[in-house]
Amino acid sequence: MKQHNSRYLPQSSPSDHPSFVSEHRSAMKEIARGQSLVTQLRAIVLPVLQADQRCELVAQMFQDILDCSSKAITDLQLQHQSDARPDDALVDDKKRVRRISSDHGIKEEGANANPHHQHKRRRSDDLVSLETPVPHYDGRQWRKYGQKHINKAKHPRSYYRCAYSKEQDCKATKTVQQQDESIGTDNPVMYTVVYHGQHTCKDNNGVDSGTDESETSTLSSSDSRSSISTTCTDPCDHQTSLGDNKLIEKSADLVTKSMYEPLDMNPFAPLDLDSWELDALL
DNA sequence: CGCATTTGACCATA
DNA sequence: TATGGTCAAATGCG
Repeated sequence: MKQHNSRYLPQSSPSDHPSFVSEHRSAMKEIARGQSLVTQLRAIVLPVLQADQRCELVAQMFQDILDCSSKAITDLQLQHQSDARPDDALVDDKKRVRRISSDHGIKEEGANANPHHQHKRRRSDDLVSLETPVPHYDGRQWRKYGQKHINKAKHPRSYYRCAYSKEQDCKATKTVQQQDESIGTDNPVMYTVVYHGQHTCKDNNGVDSGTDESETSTLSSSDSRSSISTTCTDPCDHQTSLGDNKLIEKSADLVTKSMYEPLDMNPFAPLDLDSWELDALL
């Protein structure tokens, strides 16, 4: 789980070969690129298939493909990690201790725990990043829990966690950030989406990919309405004034909502997202 | 009124 | 110390 950056590579390790490391990196990069392409392809194909009874199957297959590549990346990372870090404890001892103790801090029933939980910076393990014009069309339901302006980035980064994080203790999170370029009006706005952790939940749209831990159960009927709205607040551009921002986000909300509902809520519902999708992708 | 989102503050990490 | 990730009160919407 814990993984370390290449800076922790031991000086004399055989894996220290620059070519070895860069091959690893480029392999992961290629897989991530494949994921991005599959995601985009899914955004095109699923809407077209919405009336087809195989839609669900196709969605499942897309998800399986994405899961495969996620697993491949994880394996590569683990391999890289074990190569690069024969003795973790020697390298990162103090930080490790602190990290572990703080990990206990949150889990332990808050008896005397600090009222403020730890906010640790995420490590680079167990993450998958991809670039896509459709950052939210991933078949999952997310809930936004934060937004932050990132240093040297034009656009804020939005933080999402699985909509079932509470009910099912799903640890999956993702961040979405619009890429800087935004040059012309004709080329699609691209987003960098970074997924952290694996879904352990079962979402209720039938397209589950999570490593089901058999602890699913009891979907609280409290969200029978459209509450777990998908994460559509793309912070479009300039956050000049608050009012402006909200207007923009609301309009984005409309667009994206009509776009996600078919997959998230009802795969077979009529939809009108083709134009938007194609606009975004072409 | 209940819910999701927004947003500033807090805190861990590099 | 700067930066990034998370929390939780405030806000607004349905």
